[in-house]
Amino acid sequence: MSKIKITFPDGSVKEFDKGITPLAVAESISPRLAQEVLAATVNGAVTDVTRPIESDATLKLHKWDDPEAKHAFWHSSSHLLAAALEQLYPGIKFGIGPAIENGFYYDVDSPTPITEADLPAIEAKMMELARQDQAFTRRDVTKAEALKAYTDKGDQYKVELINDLTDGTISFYSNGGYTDLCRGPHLPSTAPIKAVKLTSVAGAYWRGNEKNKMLTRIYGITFPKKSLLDEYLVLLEEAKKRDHRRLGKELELFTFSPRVGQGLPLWLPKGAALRERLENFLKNVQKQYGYEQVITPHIGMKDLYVTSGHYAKYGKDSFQPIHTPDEGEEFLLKPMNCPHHCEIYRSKPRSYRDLPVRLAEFGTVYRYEMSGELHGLTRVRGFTQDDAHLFCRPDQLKEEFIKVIDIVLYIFKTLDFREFTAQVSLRDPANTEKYIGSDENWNKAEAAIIEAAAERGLSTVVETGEAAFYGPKLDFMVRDALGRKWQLGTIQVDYNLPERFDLTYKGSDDQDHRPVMIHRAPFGSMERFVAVLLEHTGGKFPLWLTPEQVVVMPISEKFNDYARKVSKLLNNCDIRSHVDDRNEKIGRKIRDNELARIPILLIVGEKEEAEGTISVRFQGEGDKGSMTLADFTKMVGDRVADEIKPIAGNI
RNA sequence: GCCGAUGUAGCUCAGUUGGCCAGAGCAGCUGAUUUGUAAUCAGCUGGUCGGGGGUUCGAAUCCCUCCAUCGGCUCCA
Repeated sequence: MSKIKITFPDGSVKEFDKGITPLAVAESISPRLAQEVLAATVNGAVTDVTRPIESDATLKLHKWDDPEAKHAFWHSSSHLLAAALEQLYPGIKFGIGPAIENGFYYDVDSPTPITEADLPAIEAKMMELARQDQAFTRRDVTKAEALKAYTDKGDQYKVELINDLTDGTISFYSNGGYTDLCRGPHLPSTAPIKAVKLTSVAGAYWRGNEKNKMLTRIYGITFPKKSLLDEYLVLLEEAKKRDHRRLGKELELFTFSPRVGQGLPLWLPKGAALRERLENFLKNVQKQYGYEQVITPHIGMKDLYVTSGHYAKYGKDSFQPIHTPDEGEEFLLKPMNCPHHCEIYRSKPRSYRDLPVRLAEFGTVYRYEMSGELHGLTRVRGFTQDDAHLFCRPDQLKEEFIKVIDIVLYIFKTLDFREFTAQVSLRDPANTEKYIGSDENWNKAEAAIIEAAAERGLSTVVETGEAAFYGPKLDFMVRDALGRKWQLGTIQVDYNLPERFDLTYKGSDDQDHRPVMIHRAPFGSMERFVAVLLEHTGGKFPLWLTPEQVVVMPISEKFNDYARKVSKLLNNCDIRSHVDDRNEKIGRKIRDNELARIPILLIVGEKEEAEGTISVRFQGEGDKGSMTLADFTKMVGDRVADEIKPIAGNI
């Protein structure tokens, strides 16, 4: 038998018989490894551990902790789910069933409805099948064969999928009696699947198109050990405790009222205080970067948005025109601030010396989002953008864009957002009719974004087809407690609005020129940003930002006067404090204020009053002993200064 | 908007197959206590059981409808 050379990640090379499987290679290293190996990468491609290797190759074996292994594991689990469903729901048809970031799903068209109540029975069936140690076997067939198999079965979804595949070899995988069209790779058998949790059922349009039939999507996750599932479920519970909707209620930051309307948040005093501080922080940064604040009304003539092009694209997603009783004019609730800012730019002639003009506004806008889309503070119908529009000369575009990136990065750094994705959103070249503007301008704008991001060393992911209809953008995405992605900061280049509003500046050549526009919102919206900040911090905001910094807690009513005096002195030094003068024991006050996430608790009693001091406790850190008010205010000042570092470098 | 689920006091939840005036803990109020580093004790108040309609001798419980919320899909200027 001929031999082949296999190279391992550590650089070592070993000789094996031709046709050996990765699993057998693992077996030759150790039987224990063979049990743990779930997938393999051969010459850079992930494959089944049971596929023979026919020539010299590099080989990497994947255990559970590798994403490749999890993918194979969950992908196999979706087949296991399908196998269970086929037995429990005869006549069921299958769409697609991929592995996802945490688990897998399968889209099915069931003759009888499947609801959450049915999930335990399906889980039980999956475990029953898993224990049978069914091997996943691969069979390569021709397209014609594949089509016939599913046409005979009457499964129009798989037929449609196969029709879209390029000709050539198509693979089927079988486990037990269930066979599925699949590219693989899979586990050697169902045996490693030791724990199953089907997490939810949901509707999902076939092929993601809302004109298509809605299939039933069953989500699940599986593990090679029961304890891993338990850990995962605990993690989910913990994440739910950080949900901004829950924390917002607990900490009295915001609320909703069906009488006001869904998706229209009401900011409570503490939430408003928090938001105001965020706004002032950003205003201060923007001032240093040469922005000017403007204020514009909440409505505008419908024609304004027809001119901007927004009405044609988003008219139906706006709150419908407000009609005046007598004049017959139509107004729209402002869905974006750009047209108003363009009119401010137009309010006087501009010279090339004036540019860039940077107009900023915390602009409240209203969009008629579909009811099923609304989600806490992250997706609402009325929200405030930390908006600004920069009008610059073409030669200033890149520099201005870079400065905006700097602002976003400074803000993220100050608020300790370390994990974010910078996404370059470009237009879909195959679908140019979805966008307005010339190819030349699009190319220039896209190049400017990519260069600017590169210049600041941002590692970016590029998404084609994600651009706004008027221009490409750089989006900063972060995740919420449950791992869902949300767009926060956004920077967009726009050549179109300046044309539509006929914006000009006088150049040094005494000719009129067209400025380029940058739309940008580092927070994205105040609502979404506060939501994500809540989930990141678990409600424990940095000292500078938190609505209540200090609670002064007298030991008994006898010391209420001293406590009030302390609180007043602190407030005079711009430290936000109040007195907890409830008739409760000190232990109770500590507990309640810790749970309310007050960062600093001060305790005052006989000793403190006599000495003119205070006893200090930091949130989660316990007793820090006593100190004078002067020392305390200095310490708070130092802590805040440490949280908000000045902007580095030249602006 | 679509698929599915949920909705009982300010909050978290009990309320068996429809059947006594709908319950508890926390919060709130009143009183007692005057407290030293994560829950002092007692009493009291509080609910058109999401809204409306229907079935029934009788509905928190069954049906219809509307509203809101949750998980997804789709969408996101």
